[in-house]
Order: sequence, then C-alpha cells, then structure tokens
Amino acid sequence: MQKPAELTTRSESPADNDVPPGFEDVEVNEAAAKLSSVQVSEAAPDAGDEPDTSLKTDSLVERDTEVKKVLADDTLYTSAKTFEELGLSPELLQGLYIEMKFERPSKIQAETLPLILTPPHRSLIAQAHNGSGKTTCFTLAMLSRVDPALHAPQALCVCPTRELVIQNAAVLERLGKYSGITMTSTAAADYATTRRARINEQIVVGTHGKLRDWMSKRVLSVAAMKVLVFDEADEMLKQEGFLDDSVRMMRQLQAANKDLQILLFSATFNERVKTFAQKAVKDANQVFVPKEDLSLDVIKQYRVYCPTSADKVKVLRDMIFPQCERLGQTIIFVRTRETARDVHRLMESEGHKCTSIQGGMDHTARDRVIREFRDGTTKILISTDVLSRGFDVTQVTLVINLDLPVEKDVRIPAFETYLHRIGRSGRFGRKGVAFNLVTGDTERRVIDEIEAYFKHPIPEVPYDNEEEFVNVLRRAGLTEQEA
DNA sequence: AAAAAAT
Repeated sequence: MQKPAELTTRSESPADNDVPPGFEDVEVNEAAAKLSSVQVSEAAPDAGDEPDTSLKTDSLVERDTEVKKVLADDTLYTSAKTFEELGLSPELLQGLYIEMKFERPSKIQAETLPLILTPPHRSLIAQAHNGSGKTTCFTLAMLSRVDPALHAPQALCVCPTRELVIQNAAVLERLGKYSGITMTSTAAADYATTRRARINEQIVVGTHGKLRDWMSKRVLSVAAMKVLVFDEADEMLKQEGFLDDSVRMMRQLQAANKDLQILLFSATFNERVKTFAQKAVKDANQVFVPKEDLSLDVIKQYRVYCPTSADKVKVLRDMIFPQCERLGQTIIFVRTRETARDVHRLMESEGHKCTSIQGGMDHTARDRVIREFRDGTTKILISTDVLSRGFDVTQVTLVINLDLPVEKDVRIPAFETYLHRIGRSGRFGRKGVAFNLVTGDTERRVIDEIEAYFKHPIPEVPYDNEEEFVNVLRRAGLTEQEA
C-alpha cells in the first residue's frame, strides 16, 4: 500500500498549491500554507518510524484516505470518532443508531461533519468516494441545523434527477424519524397545483425545474433558508448542464440570508468545476481526494473488444443474461434513450427478462421500474445516464458499459461519468465488476484515455469466450453468491 | 442524434 515516504512526498506536492487563476489568491495561499505546515509536523514522526497515535487525529495521515483539506480560517476542527462528539440531538442519534444501524462516523463523515456543524457554519466543498456515506453527511447537516420550532423551509437539497430526489428524501425521512422535523420533495407532491398554501416543511429536496417553479409562484419561501445543499455538485455546476439554474438558486437564497451555508458534495470535481465552485462559494472549507485514489480497487474493471455493435448485443445475450440469476443485479448503461428502449425490446423479444429506464419515460413508469429493481423483481436494468450518479442499490455487483461514457462530442471521454457509473456496483465495500464493451477506433481511444486518466489498468477479456467470462466473474467473487 | 430538468 502507501509508504510513509510517499505520504510525505504527496503532502509537499505542488498540486497542493495549484491556486486557480482569478480566485482570491491571498486566502487560498494562506490556507495552503497552513495546510502544509500541519502536514509537515504530522509527517515528521514517520521518519523515525515511531508510532505516535496521539497525533494521528487527522485523516491526512491515514493510509486509505488521501484527503486534502483546505480551511478558510483558523477555526480549530477535530475529526469525530463518534457521533456523540458532534453534539447531535438525542433524536438524531436514535435515527443513526436505531433506524440506520450506524455505529460510528465513516471517514468522510468524521472529517466533514465538524466542519459543517461548528460555528460559524462555513460553506463546504467536499469530495468523497462513491458509497462512502456522503448522503448521511449532508442529511445530518440539514437535520441538525434546522430549528424544529420554526415551521418554514430552512434547508434545501438540490439533485440532478428525480430518482436521486426520491432516494435522498427517503434517507432524510429515516435519519430524521425521531426528530419530528418535517420534509417534502418535488417528487412527492405538486404544491403548485394541489394546494395554494406555502410549504411549511422544514427541509425540501428537489430537482431544479420544479423548485424554480415553486419559488417563482411563492409556494416555496426562501426567507428562512439556512442551508443549501447541492448533491452531485459538479454535475449541478457543469457549464452545459444545470449551471445557470444552480447559480440563480444560490443568489436567490443568499439574497435572503447572507450567512447561507452552501454545501457542495460529489465524488468527482474536475479542475474546471472545482475552480468554478471555489469562485462561486466564497470562504468555503474544502476537502478533496486526488483522482488517482478515486478509481475504487474493489471494482474490477475490464474491456471487451467487440468487432461490431451487433457483437456487443451478442455479449449481453451469450455472456451476461445467462449468468444473471447467479449474479446479484446488473445495470447496463447506454448513451441514448433510443438505445435503452431498443436494447430492452430486443432482449425481451428473445425471452430475456429485463427493464429499462430513461428520462423520456413518464414518472409513474420510472417509479415502477425503480421499485421493481430495488425489490429484486428485475435483475437486469438498462439505463441512460439518468442513473449514473448516486443511485444506490446494494445488490448491484455488475455494471456493463454497452456504450462508453462520452461527452456530447462522442470522441471525448466523460471521465467523471465513468467513475460514477462503475460506482453503482461495489456499494459499501461489496464486490463489483465493470465490463466496458468497445467497438471501433473512437471507443478504443476513449477507453485508453479513461485508463490513463485514472491510472488504473483495464485489462482485456475476449468477447467470444464464455469460459473466460465466467472465470472473470468467479475470480471477482460474483458467482459465489446464489440468488 | 446526449442526458438530465418545468409547464
């Protein structure tokens, strides 16, 4: 694993000082200087090979969490080893222990919760691995900061998809079960048409479109908002995506409350989005993970060269579907809505049971597909990138990229999307395998670039050798578990 | 011919 020497090297690497142009240089440089001084003093004992556990309260010295913290001021934060240390209410502790069955904070929770919950409640830009418990972080943050006596919306969580809204609302509901705190979501109700009164619920989860509608109709008041969370924040701040809506949302809430706490959470922040986020959210604390450390080792990744796209379907038919009863659950990602529909129809016509989901379907159909997949009725789900981020089904062990993740210009790899897609498997330390089906020179280049970007090998498996396929699945430990 | 998101 990681040698102490490498830790020291990393802590002094120039990457720590890569202040984005146009950003408030002074503050960041001060913070960076503070950061490196912390690291040097903590790295020093390693040189003598003398274990000094008393100093190792910071995750910076932990081997498997190479986080880089940049603090906005001198406030002293101690990472939390227990939930009790966080000063959470007894009701929230009950939610954690009884309802969620959590015992202690995960690493990202231990690091970020003190940053979020300690006055002056600074904003936070936080990067955390897929399945490392970041939903719990921002959910706890919202629940802790709400005033239960005030019956008005005080925390808002914005998500990129309806499915994520539903999922986050469910976590919120469970964690807040004993708190008496009220909540609603854009997927649960249509206030604009069904009721004229204002939203009284204390926490609101939603997608942009409907939130904007509610706010413009004054159904959702921003007057008492204290916390604004962006889940999948890099996606929410992407130039050609939700950027405009997200910025407008921030301005609107900040206009009502200049002390608004903004929390940006994602597993990925590329340099461009990171730079923008740092400019958009002033004086934020920051927690980042280098991209090389993000490609989770628990997920075995392979490439499968297929001569034609018909051979891709052949791989599904001959290798994947016959194994699916032994495999837990599988998500097959495709690039377009049309492909999702077509592949679904084709496989069904051949007698293979599966479902598909894409943004063109109506809400009730989407909800039904998700429900059936969650309860295990369906083993194989074909999906566009609507589910690439955040979707959490523990039983998913296999991810197939039938189309590689690419940008609008299909020659350009969508690196972040790749990481999010394969992260749908291997949830919470379970096993996971990802097969990338590759046809043609463009996709060949794309998978090579993805491999190089994350510095993580993606070895080849032949497309027409069933025995080899089964071996790969067995070696990964996927076929041991009987359905 | 990209997906995602309002009416």
